[in-house]
Amino acid sequence: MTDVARLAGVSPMTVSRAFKPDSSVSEATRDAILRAAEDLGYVLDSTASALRSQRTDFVAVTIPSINNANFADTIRGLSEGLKARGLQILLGYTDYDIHEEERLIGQLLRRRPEAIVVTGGRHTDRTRRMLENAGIPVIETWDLPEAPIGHVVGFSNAQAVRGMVDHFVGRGLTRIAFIGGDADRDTRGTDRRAGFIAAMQAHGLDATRLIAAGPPPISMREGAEAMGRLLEGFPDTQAVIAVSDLSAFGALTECQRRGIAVPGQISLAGFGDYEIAGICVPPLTTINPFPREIGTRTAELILEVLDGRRDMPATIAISPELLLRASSL
Amino acid sequence: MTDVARLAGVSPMTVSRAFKPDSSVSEATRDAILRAAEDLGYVLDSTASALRSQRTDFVAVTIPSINNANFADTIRGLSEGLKARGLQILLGYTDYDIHEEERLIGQLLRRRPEAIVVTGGRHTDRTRRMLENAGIPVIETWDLPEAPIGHVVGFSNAQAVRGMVDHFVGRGLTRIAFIGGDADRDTRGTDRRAGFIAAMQAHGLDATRLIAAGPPPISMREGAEAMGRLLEGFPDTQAVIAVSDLSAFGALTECQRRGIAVPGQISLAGFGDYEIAGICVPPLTTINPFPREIGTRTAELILEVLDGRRDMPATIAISPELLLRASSL
DNA sequence: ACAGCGATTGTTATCGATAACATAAACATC
DNA sequence: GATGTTTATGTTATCGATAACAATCGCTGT
Repeated sequence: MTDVARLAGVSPMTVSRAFKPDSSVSEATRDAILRAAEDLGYVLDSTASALRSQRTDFVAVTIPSINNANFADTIRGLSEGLKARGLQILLGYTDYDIHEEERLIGQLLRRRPEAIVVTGGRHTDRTRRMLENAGIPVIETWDLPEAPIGHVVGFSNAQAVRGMVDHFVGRGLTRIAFIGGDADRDTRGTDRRAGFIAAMQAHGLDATRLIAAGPPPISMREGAEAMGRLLEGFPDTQAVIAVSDLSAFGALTECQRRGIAVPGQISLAGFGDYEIAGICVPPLTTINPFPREIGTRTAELILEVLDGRRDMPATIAISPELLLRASSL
Repeated sequence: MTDVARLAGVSPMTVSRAFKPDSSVSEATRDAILRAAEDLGYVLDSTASALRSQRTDFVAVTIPSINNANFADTIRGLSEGLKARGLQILLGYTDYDIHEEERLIGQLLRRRPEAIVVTGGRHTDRTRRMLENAGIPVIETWDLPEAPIGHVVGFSNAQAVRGMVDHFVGRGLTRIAFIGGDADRDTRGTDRRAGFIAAMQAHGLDATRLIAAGPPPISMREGAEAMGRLLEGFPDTQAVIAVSDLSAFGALTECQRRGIAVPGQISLAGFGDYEIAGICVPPLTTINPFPREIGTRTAELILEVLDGRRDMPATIAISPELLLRASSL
């Protein structure tokens, strides 16, 4: 920066100002400085900048898996909303493991993010403590935790599945199975499964057709395998709800391989409104939890809180939408 | 850090050392320091650390889209390989736009990453200059650029598709179409399309069955629409190669909706070996470019170069594998 | 002509850690 | 027992920017 200053014939402070938009530098000086910087190949060092100004322009974000279109949509919404303010996302993934989450959040907090967004509402005690003491806005997403740490932008996974069960029961189906949600590492999965059981019991129906699909992430293949086991264990099943569209699609392919008509013999539904759910044959009934909106609402919330607004709602509830498609009609 | 030092009865320098693994601090002192830090809720400030030590422990990575299982796999391979050394990925996505890439890389370089990994080998002149002058290892991936900036870990998209064409021609098919690869923003897509055209011409075959699928990312839906247009424009088509498995699957669903047998009436193939290609009915012939391996090899390369090895190969070539499945048999 | 104001630029000290060097204690070697 | 070596810790200066304050300049209005 000193070199640039010398070349442009100004003080380093003026160079610093020239790199900040809407700071008071005359048009002519700024041009000269930016030209000098380009000539010298100078690149601002935001590490030093962050140290002095105590502003890193980072927002830390944790997601369970980077390879998941739902979470990717949330990241896109987030990143778009934050980009306007020059905030950069510092992304980490937890592999659906709250201990890995603890390690990761410890690492991320060292970078002094201005806010932190975590997926899910279940954490280790130490993680909770770290987040509470971080002194920055904390937003839990994709869930409605009972005891939020800071803000929440999410929905009840259990409740959403209840709506789905009601739909099937309303159509006269009673022998309904649930695929997945068995691994307690996947808290959203277990919530969905719990919602299924609660809803079935509320209707006085048997909620024992529970097929394990293994630890997350649950793939299409695992959905297919689970469907195979379901058909062997409970051949008279009328409807299947899977923990995600990916496993639901896997289940659908298993039906196709076995010559079982969907929805003729068995109705199918998933969760997440992934693209595949809308285009496969038949298209899958599913639930759209508006992943992108979770991201954009979270970004807006962060910007407001960073601007000092104290009256922001603690919880922003997203209302998932039940999408009825041919796989259950 | 001063507070922690006081509480533990040591100097700040010793506290600093206690937080670095394998630095010479006695077991007893380190325990006392870590306990004091935990009590005070102290979190190391890696911004200051980075400034003084000139080591940020960041590796910058750009990908076209965060919502793509292939690139996500590369990120996973990368991040796993780098984690062992305490290197954190600073991820950004370009939306398949080289001008957005320029902006993004400018931002990322301000953070002083220790290396930068970019997807693709086509950039703006200014991007090239920035990367050349960054003074850090530069790795271009998912491509084999003619004039690499630094290192390369990739493969020839055109060549890979040529293998696919040879396969179809070898089976006696001649009326072959290509879906996608029309938007020049998607350089890998255009390379695949170019490879298709070159291979068809090498066989003396007509390479005019080219169906546009629009700007990237090309969705399943766009694949389906393109298939619709293909069937209307060239009803006698025998085989279709799509720019990715996602569009290939979309095309497959369109065939299902129209009652066209795959592979009975039309053979289909995709690119990428996404999970769906292996499980849909029929499973899709595709090309596996080993996205994860691109990531792990890149990580190894970075570690070697950061360790000062000067004899690393400029280019690490990945050999994509042709996977023959029922959709083309 | 001169006080007063805003716009632009400069000066100094500082953010929080750690590299580099210095020192002290413990231990080994002959 | 004197000397060299290793291990553990302390001291000082510094990384590269910018916050906070100060100074200068041109202009306005009376």
